[in-house]
Amino acid sequence: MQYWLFKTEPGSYSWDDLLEDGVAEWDGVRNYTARNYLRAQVKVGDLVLFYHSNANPSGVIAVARVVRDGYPDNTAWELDSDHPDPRSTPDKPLWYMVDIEPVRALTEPLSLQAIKAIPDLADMVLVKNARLSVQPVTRTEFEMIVALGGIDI
DNA sequence: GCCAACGTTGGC
DNA sequence: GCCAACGTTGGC
Repeated sequence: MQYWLFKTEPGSYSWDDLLEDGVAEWDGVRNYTARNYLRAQVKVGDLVLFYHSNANPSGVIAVARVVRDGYPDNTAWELDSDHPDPRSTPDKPLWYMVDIEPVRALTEPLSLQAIKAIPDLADMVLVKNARLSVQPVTRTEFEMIVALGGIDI
């Protein structure tokens, strides 16, 4: 069992959207580091901190669960999609995605500001590399954030 | 909207 | 392979 943090701008795909959809294809990731995680390391059953970026405030707002291992992101070769990349083809896919489902919202969303104020969370990738949109989280970090968020998983 | 930090591209 | 120029992300 591994733990991750996925970022999304609520204006493009929010936690409410995931609740409505039930399952989401986490498509559109166009960064090689994030792609490598999605392709090989993010696995069914892993738990995901659901993070809203470019929000008021930005922060972790919920927990989701991976329900499908990495597979090619078909939106890359659909040229009318939101994230086309003609370098990626069905024969040689360049980008990957996983599927996730909602688990539970935090009763107390944990803002980035709050996270940065907690010394034990200072080593989070979120704090050290603000831009990575799929990132590993340690079990300790995950459990701390979930507890601060007021829920039991 | 600004801008710092990070990623990517492409000339050499 | 280096690195300058450009593009993107995301906090504020």
